[in-house]
Amino acid sequence: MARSPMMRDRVSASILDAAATLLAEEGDSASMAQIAASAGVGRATLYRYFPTREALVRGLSSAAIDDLAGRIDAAALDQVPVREAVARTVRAFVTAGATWAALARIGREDWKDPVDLETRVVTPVRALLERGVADGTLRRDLPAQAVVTLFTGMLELGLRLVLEQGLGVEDASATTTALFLDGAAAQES
Amino acid sequence: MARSPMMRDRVSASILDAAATLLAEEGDSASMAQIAASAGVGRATLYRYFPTREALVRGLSSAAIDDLAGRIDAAALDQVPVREAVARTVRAFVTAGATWAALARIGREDWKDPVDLETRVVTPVRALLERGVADGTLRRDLPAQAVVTLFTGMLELGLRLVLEQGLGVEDASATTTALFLDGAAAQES
Amino acid sequence: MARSPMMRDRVSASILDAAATLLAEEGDSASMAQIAASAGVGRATLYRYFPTREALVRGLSSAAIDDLAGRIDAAALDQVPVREAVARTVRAFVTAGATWAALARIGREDWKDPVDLETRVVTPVRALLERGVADGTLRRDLPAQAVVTLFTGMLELGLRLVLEQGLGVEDASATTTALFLDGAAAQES
Amino acid sequence: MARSPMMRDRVSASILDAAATLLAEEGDSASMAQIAASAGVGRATLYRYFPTREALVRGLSSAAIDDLAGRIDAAALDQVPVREAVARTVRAFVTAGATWAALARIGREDWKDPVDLETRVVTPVRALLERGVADGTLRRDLPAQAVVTLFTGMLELGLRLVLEQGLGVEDASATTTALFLDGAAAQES
DNA sequence: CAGTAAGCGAGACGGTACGTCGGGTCTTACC
DNA sequence: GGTAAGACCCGACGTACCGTCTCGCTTACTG
Repeated sequence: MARSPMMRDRVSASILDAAATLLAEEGDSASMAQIAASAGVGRATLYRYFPTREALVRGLSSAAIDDLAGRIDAAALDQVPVREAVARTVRAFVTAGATWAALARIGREDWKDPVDLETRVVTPVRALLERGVADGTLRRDLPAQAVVTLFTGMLELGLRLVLEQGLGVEDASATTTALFLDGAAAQES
Repeated sequence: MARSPMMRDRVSASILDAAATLLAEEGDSASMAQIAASAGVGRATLYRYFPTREALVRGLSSAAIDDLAGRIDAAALDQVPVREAVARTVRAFVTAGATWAALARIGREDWKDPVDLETRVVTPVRALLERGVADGTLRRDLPAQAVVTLFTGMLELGLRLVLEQGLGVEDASATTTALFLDGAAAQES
Repeated sequence: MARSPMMRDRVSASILDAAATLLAEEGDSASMAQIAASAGVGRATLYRYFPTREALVRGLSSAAIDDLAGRIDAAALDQVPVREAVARTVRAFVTAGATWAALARIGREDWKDPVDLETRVVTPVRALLERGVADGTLRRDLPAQAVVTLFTGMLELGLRLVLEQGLGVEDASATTTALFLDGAAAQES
Repeated sequence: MARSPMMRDRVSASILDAAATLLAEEGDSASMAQIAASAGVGRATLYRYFPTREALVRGLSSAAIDDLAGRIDAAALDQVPVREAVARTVRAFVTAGATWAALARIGREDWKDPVDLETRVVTPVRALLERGVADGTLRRDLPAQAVVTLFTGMLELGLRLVLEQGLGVEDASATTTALFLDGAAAQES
């Protein structure tokens, strides 16, 4: 059936859109019925695409991770100096995150698809940080895994600057990048 | 009734304990009935103390903030050099946070009592950072509000190092402090 | 709890009443929600009393059989001549049945609680017919079990005369009794 | 298309067969999908032939009534004595009914096509009973309409003897006929 | 020391969301 | 042009949880 794949994607997309909007607005209290209605689709159809509320959130998360992974790929992190690559990473996350604000309103563990996120986002970031350590751009006296965690966490903080404080994407990214790279302490020239 | 106040506190405490444990274990899916049972208390009594699930979470949050505020007071932030005060703040939060892991599993906006947290925790932190800027310890080229947000966010990240990666409290605090103050970039000689 | 048993009965009765009315009116298409609403009770409460639609119908059936068994007991079938006892049985069934018209609109096998109906209604009827055969009032050339089945079936037919044809209870009973006892053929002088 | 009419009948027949079997086995809980599958036909096709579940049941009923009407016609009721004609009617119904056991498991009002049944079955029966009254074979002291209802009802009871008690068709018919004509009371010679 | 008022457990209740399922309508591809 | 496949909407079903309520009991203060 030719229409199947296309239609499936269209419907799926409109459901994800509606879900993203509603969940961002009303948080976890948005009901499946509301989401279905807001997607212009029957409740049964919603369940056909995402058999569970949790599956829907995972779908949202998958889309977000796809989006983010695309931006990170496009950033060509391994072809620019480490400091620039870090800046691009922050900018990519903050920009993407603004699109998927819904996920910021939902519990942490729920949506982090452990596989996708790890392989498609964390891995390049880890590689970037390792390259930085290797070429002497980044300090080597901090535990690597902890730095990865802190950096990915700071990506969310940069997003929070935009969502909760109304900072511009560029300002938020720049500040976050600056803090991560050089810290808050005044440089003792 | 003389026993009232004491009893109220005892019961309230055991409810909060049970809630903290259960919510930390099972997240948002723990039901009020489970919490009541696990506190050795009738469901009705639970509702007498916390008329709403949200009120219960707020109670948890209040206790956590009390705890944290106590530690911050005890840290005498304004009587030690800024760098040391920052380290103490991180350590205080990470230490306290481990006790209140439950709150880390629940959505952001739910539990942040906007008043208490702001006045008792954020204010001293803001003061500390302002002092740092004023005395030249901290850089002045970053937007103050954003730095406050990033720093408080990094406190949570430090906690995450402990909860999710099994890092020790001291290591997590040290790494977080180092990253916040001096950044990840290698110092240029 | 003193109120429990009484209240349970009151609520249960009002649910059964509402169910009887609605099912008699609209047949199987009446929804559980409608029944609950019409009983002045929440849907959840309805399910607390009758965990399944089928259980509700069984409850209806139980009440109907109780009712009918009471009337049959009151008829003292074994203390009057067989012909009179047959007449009383028919009258009892037709009278009771009019109260439980709902069950006439629902599938046969669903509601016939095989135990209660058999022991409390069919047994006395069988005894009555056997007595009739023994004392020479009833013919002995027909298979006993078949006669029991035909008689109990004719009870339903007598009820049908009332429900579907608007015959009076007395007329319907008399005609049914007459047909069962003496048949439709003219007595040969 | 020349093959249409034939095909329509073939498909229609296989659907009716499947429906009769399934409904007889599982009662009202058989789903349209099951019936379609069991007829080796797509669900959509089933709906093309019988746009509604109710229409399908009516179709079943129509076929049953056709069958029954054929047998009644063949019985030449008006050309034999009344008692014999009654016996033939009972035998016709019981024989036909065994083929359409499905309908015995479904609610009364659903399948009785008011037109067909009335004109093709009840009318001859009524005529037969009226003839009996007119020629003195049947008693005249019972309300005619009620006797018709009771007699048609007893036809179903005779069928029930076969379906539920395993009686042979001949025995069941004979007993039912005997009971209807001469009653259960011993003849007072 | 007996009476009493408060807090407690137990649990029924109305309401609402969830996930499942069947009915009936429709479109698309195949033959 | 009719058939099979199957997506879609609608609404009922049965389950679970929330927050409210009313009981009857215990318990610790009070006259």
